Order: sequence, then structure tokens, then C-alpha cells
Amino acid sequence: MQPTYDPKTVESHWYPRWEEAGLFRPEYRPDGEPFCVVIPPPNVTGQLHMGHALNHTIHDVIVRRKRMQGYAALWLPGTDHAGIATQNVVERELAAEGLTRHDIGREAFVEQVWSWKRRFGDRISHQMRRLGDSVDWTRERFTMDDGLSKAVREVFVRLYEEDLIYRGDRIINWCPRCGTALAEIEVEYQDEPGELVYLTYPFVGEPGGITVATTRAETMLGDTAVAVHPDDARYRRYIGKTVNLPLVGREIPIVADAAVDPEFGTGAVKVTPAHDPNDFEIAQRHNLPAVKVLDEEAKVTAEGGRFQGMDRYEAREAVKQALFELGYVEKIESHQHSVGHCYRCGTVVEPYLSLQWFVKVRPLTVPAIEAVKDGRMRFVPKRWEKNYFHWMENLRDWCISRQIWWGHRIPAWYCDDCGETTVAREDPTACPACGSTSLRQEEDVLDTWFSSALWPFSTLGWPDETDDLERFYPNSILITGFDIIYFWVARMMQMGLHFMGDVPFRDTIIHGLVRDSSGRKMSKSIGNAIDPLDIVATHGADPLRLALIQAAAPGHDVPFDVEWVEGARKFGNKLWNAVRFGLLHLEGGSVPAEGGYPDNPSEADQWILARLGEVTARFDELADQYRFSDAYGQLYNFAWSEVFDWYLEFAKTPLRDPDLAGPTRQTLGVVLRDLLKLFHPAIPFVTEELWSELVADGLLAGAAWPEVPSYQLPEGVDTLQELITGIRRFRAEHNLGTKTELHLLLVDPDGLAKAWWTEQLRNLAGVQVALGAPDSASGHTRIVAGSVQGFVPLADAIDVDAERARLERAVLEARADLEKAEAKLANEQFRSRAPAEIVAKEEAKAAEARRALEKLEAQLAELGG
RNA sequence: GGGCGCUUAGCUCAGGGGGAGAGCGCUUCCUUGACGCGGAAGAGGUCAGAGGUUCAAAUCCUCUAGCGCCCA
Repeated sequence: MQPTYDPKTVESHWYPRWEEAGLFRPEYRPDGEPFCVVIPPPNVTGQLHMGHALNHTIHDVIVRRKRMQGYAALWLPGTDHAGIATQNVVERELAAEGLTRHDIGREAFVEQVWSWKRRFGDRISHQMRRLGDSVDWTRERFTMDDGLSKAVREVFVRLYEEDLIYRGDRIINWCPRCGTALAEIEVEYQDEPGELVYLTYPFVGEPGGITVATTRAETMLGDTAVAVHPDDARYRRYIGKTVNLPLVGREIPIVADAAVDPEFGTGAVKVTPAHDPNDFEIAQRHNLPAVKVLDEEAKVTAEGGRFQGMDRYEAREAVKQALFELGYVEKIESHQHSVGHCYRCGTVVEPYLSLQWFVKVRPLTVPAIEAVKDGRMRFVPKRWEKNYFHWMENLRDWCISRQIWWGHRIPAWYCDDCGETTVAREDPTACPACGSTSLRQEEDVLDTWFSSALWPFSTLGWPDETDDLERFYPNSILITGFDIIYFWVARMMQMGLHFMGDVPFRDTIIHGLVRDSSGRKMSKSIGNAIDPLDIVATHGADPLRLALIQAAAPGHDVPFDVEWVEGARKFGNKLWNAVRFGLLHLEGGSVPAEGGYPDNPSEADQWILARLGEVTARFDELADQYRFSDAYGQLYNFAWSEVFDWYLEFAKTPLRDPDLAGPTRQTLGVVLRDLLKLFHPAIPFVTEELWSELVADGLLAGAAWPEVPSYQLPEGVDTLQELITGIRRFRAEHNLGTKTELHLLLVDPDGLAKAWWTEQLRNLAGVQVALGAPDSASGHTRIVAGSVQGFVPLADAIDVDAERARLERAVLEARADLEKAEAKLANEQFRSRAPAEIVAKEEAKAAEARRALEKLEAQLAELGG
């Protein structure tokens, strides 16, 4: 073995071995209880970012542990066709050649996207292999493959037949750049500075007018009413009157509607039904016409008269100017307001009246809310369920049609002859109503999230009744970032419950975002994004994984810093060398894959085995609660500060002695082996490599999870450690090198000290130890460890001033402890109300501090302090 | 405006009613036979502020301030 750990060489060869062994398939454990999780499918033409690395690490830690615990574990991989995003990429490629998709036509365009998919589609899978993701590649799926397309079609047809899908004119969010409708959540709002323009519309047939306030002056061209709140005393007398719309000349009514906020602006609002969702609703209540004044490119239509052809911003200035010149502008205030942007391209979206397909969500949300309320699905951490409920309860119908070409084309046909709409599982050849063959298929495709919503069952074979579906639905868990609870989790819940009659998964584990080291969101535009594959190349996949899993407290963001990865790599090196040390004393491959715990351990062996048992139990407890950061944190501390720093040092003494080496060798082997097992889910490559040296029996990835027998924690080991530390501190304070041998007299009233301490104290603290009290404490320093006191004779060489300073500090500490304890004990309330063991503990503390203080002060006096 | 979260060591963050924790950084010492990607020892905190509950509050409750996210 190399003396140092090199992730690159270690990580180059294990993945194919695991895959060839069929470890990642649930069939590996034919009798195991099923455990299933589906991957949040990444964009097929994208690449993995740091957020994926975190998400995948959590997945893999869970799945690898479950597999080792004997479950038939399935982590199902796949990718998403990501309609708008992917189409944008290919359109940009076309644009470089001076073409648009319309130049080459639908068929050629879609073929070009597929060709993109073929070229770049396996980039994700390479990256996942590099990260060590233990997914079952034989079950890999893609949202546009035949099976999933069949599922999408089946769902669409059924929902249509159940009247849960309809086509209608509604206000939707329109991206004028992408040329498509967007769902409400595909719009990102940002506060931006703008203007609030106050316009006065003159009354018809009488002097005066009513003043409205707007941030979008250009939309006034499409106003068909002014609305006020029915209880607003200021305006009550104007209700029913009409005003003359400036520039346009249309006479429009003043209506009363409770949706108007009397506090905002003047309390009177202009109503533009074709370009504002609230106005659209007001218009429906009052039978107002909708006038479209902006087109699909957000340019003014013929309805806008002389402003026709201007884009919306140009028109805003022109309309404002024209109104100002005519004296209709009351005033202009600066105004901060929230502006919606397309989540794919950033363009300001336009609320737009348009004919689209919708899912009627109300009937689907009710069971989805119920299922979380009654605990069939749990959010981890629980607090996310509040966001889920809030969103579900306030949901509007979901606009699912997109005016793009890349995606599942809506299976609806319109008859040119009779106008009938046919929605069908099989492409129709003739109109079922009139028999005409003049059928046109709907041009639009479905929102990508429509197919993603089916992912937990479509990937398992639905609508066919497959074995996988039977076995793995509901999935056990889902792991994702909070940013797509609405987009994805909520919709999977709706569809899963509706089509499968049960929740799609039991536990939804929500993790945070990976941020940069100063807490900013990683983004390409800021330039602070770190490519996880760069980190893997420079530092290794295992260190990256360990760093991420340790930093990711449940539900919290992860500020990422390469320093952590470096720290994790150092841990790998430490583990590497601990195993190297073990192999100096153990034959390679001699440690059994399971069991092999010693029957007659030495006290030090028993101590580390008992601690191993405690730490393993605690690890399992935390891991079962998905608290991997805590689980690996305590394991890491145990490994480093107990096994490596203490146990390996303790072990060196018996390992030199052939009569004593047996049980220690055995203990060393099983402790190191179980550490490899416990760490394997987080750092699979290096642990597998070390397993091949230490155990060399099968693959660690397929080994059984540790079951440590219960060992009694021996008394006094912590006292020995305190004693050793106390002597080392004494040496450090007196600048005594390790070579100066010291003598130690041990006073041990409770009989804690054992024969084996002698050699340990010699090797780890450099002292010759003897039992018994000194004739006089004078001329000795005293080192206290629990009930044991050690006396070291102060030779002339020792620095009296340093010793006095040391004692004075110790006196202060002891005095503070004593005062604190005494204050508590003096409190009658404390004595009567606190539990007995707390009071006893406090009394013990006080006694110990008093005893120490007495001795320390005596010593100080002897030093002439 | 509504909701959620955060404020603990120089930095990044755990913890969650009875002795303030980790990693990194910092100081001093040590090339001891697994490891200098290391070892040993150490410094450093009125746990944002105020009030309350309690025998006991960093921890529970209320309010205040600052920061972040989501929704309108």
C-alpha cells in the first residue's frame, strides 16, 4: 500500500466492479424488503452542478446503507427532456447559423433535438458514475421514451375523460421571448423600481373625472372599465357612471368590485381584462369585454391605434407622453413593484389572455393535502409541510400547454369540418363525430412537469401492471431541494394519489441549496459556480461526498468551501494509514467480513468495542432520522479522536507482546473493518479499496451492515486518559521534551488503576509509575484525574514560576467550580424540586472541587506562593 | 402585507431545560516505526437584545432589532 491516500488511483476502478457484480440492482437481494427511490431527473442536455452532487450524495448514502442492511434497494436513474430549456439550447445553435426553428420546420427541429440528446444525453450518466452513484442503470428512464410517453398520454386522456382537463380562454403568463405560456410557478418575481402613473379619466356628460393609478400606462389602451370598492365612500356616487377613455375614445363604465384595494393608489383601478389576471376576474363578474392591445411578441396590436407595432416599453413611454400632453396625467410617483420574469430566459412575462389547456386542480389537491395531514406522506424537516399546504390550498388551475415543439404533443385533434375535438389514446384517422378525415392535431406540447409528475410510477412501468410497479410503489422516499416542492413534489402527490390510489412516497427529504463560501447562491452569471466534476478531478469524489454530507444539516443551505473537501481528504488519508497500521499486525485479507468480535478482550479492547457499539447504535438512530450530518459528524469524531488517537496508541503495547497480541489484533481488525462499513455509504471508493486489503472477501458495497455485540464499558479508561493528558500538559507547561523521563506516584483510593496502565503511562506519557503516596506532597506536583491523583517529584530543573502559574490557574478554575456548585446547593428550592440525581451530581461536583482546591492551595503554599 | 427560517469561538456551522461543541484558522512544542494530508498541548464565547415561565434557560414562551427565503 502507498503511504498516502490518492483518491485518483483509488476511484478509477471500483465502479465497473460494483456494476458487473449486479450490486446496484434490487435483484441482488432477492428476498430483501423493497426499498425504492427515484432520482429527481436532471435535464438531459444539462450537466450536474453542486446541488446535484449534494442531492446525489444524500441518495447514495441512504441507498448504500439500505443495501448493506439487506433491503432490495433500488435507486432508479433517468433524465428529463426539459422542454423549454432544451428547446432554447437547440434554438440558440440554430440562431448561430442564422436560422429559426420555423425555417427548418417542426419535424426537422425535433429530430435535431433528439440528435442533441444522443450526443450529450450520456454526459449525466458519466458524471454520476464518477460520483459513485449506486443507481440501477438497467432501469434508466427518460421522460420522452416510449413507455413514459405512453403513460403521459394515458394520464392526459383519462383526466380529459374525467373532465379534469379542459381547454379555455384564460389569463396565463406569457413569455414573449420563448413564445409560450408558462405556469404560475414558472414565473420568478423580483422587486424592481418603477413608476406609479396617476391618470384622470373624464366623466361622460359632466365635468370632472376619476383618477386611477397604474404601473403599466400602455395597458390603458385596453381598459374596458374602472373599478372601485363597493364600500368606498369616496366613490360610491360614481358607480354606474361612465368615463371616456383618453386616446381611445371608448366609453367605459365605473363598476363596484370587492377585489379592489381601497388603500392602493387612489382606490380606483383601471380594468384591463386581457392583460391582468385580477382584471380578467373583475371583467367576468361584470360582463366586461376584453380588448387585446398587446400581441404574442408584446407589441401593440391594431386595437392600440397609432401606437400599433410599438413594443410594450416603447408604448409605455409614448402613451404616457401623449396623455401628459393632453393633461390626463395627474402625477407620477416612483414605485417599487414586483415584476415577473420567465424562469428559463429571464424575460419579463406578460399576463396574456389566451386559449390554453388546463388541469382542474381542486379535485386533485384535496386528497394530496389529506395524505400529508394524516401522515401517509411526511416531510423531513416537518416545517416544509406548511409551504406545501399553503400552496396546495391556493392553487389555480394548471396551464399545461406550451407553444413549443420539444415535448409530448397534446393528443387532441380538431375536425376542420365539424369542429369536434377528439382526445384519444390512439391517433384517430377520422373524426368520430362526422367521419371527416380533415383532422389537425393540436400543435402544443405539454408542460415538462406534466411528465415529471408521473415519474414515481411511470418509471416503474405504469400503465402496465408490472412486477416493479407492484413491488416498488409507493416509493420509500423522495429526496429533493425545497425549490421544487411546488413544481414537482406537490404534483407527484396529486397524480400518484389519483392514478395509483396511494402516495408516491412515504418520506420526502428536503435539503438546502449549495451556496458559495460567502453564502451566495451559485450561479453562472455571478461566476461563483463550482463544477463538482472539477472538485472530483482535483480532490476526489469521496472527499467531496464526505464534505457535502457533513455540511448538510437537514433542511439547511450548504455554504460550500473547498477547504472542507481538503479536510475530508485528510480524513481519507488518516483512515488509509490506520488500515496500513492494522496491516502491519494483521495478515492482509485475514479479517472476516462479518462477526469475529473477540470473546476475551483486554480492557482497552473492551473499551473501544463498547464505544464502537454505542457509536454504531447512535449512527443508526441518526441515519434513520435522515440526520446524516450528525451521524457522520459523531462517527468522524469517534474514528479520529478515539480510535486513531487513543486506541491505536493503546494497542501498540500489547501488539509487541506475542502473549497479549491475540485479542488486540482481533479487535483492531474488527474495529477497522466496521469503520469501513460505517463510512462506506459516504466514501464508497476508498473504503472499498481498504476492504480489499484488509478483508478481501467479496465487495464491501455488498457486505452486511455492522452488528456490534454489546460490550460493557470498562471503568477507568477515561481516568487513564485524563492522567496521560494531565502529564502531557505538565510537560508542555514546563517545556519538558518527551525524552525527560518522569516518575509518577499514584494514589488510587477506588482501585481504578490496572496493571496495563504502567506500560501505557510509560509509552504515552513518558513516566515510570509506582503506586503509593509520597511521604510529603511537598516537592511534588499533583495531577488529578477523577478519583486518582498522580504525584510527580519536582526536580530542580523545573521552572517554579511556571508551576506556580499553572497552580494558580488551576485554583481559579476549582474555585469557580466550587462556587457555582455551592450556590446551587444553597438554594432550598433546588434541593427540593430538582431530581435527586441532579442534586447528587452537584454535590459530587462540589466535593471534588473542594478537595482539589485544598490540595492545590497547599501545594501553592509549599512553592512559596 | 402574510408565512417560514436564521442570529452560538476569528470564519463556516452543529447542539436544543441541569458541567458551552465540531471543522478550519491561530499560538507553542514534537521528524516517537500508520499517517507532517501527522502528533501533543493551548488560547478564544455575558449562545443578537429585553422581558417572562422554571429550583434551573443558549435551549421553552412573548416582544424588539438585523439578515435570508417563500408567497401576495
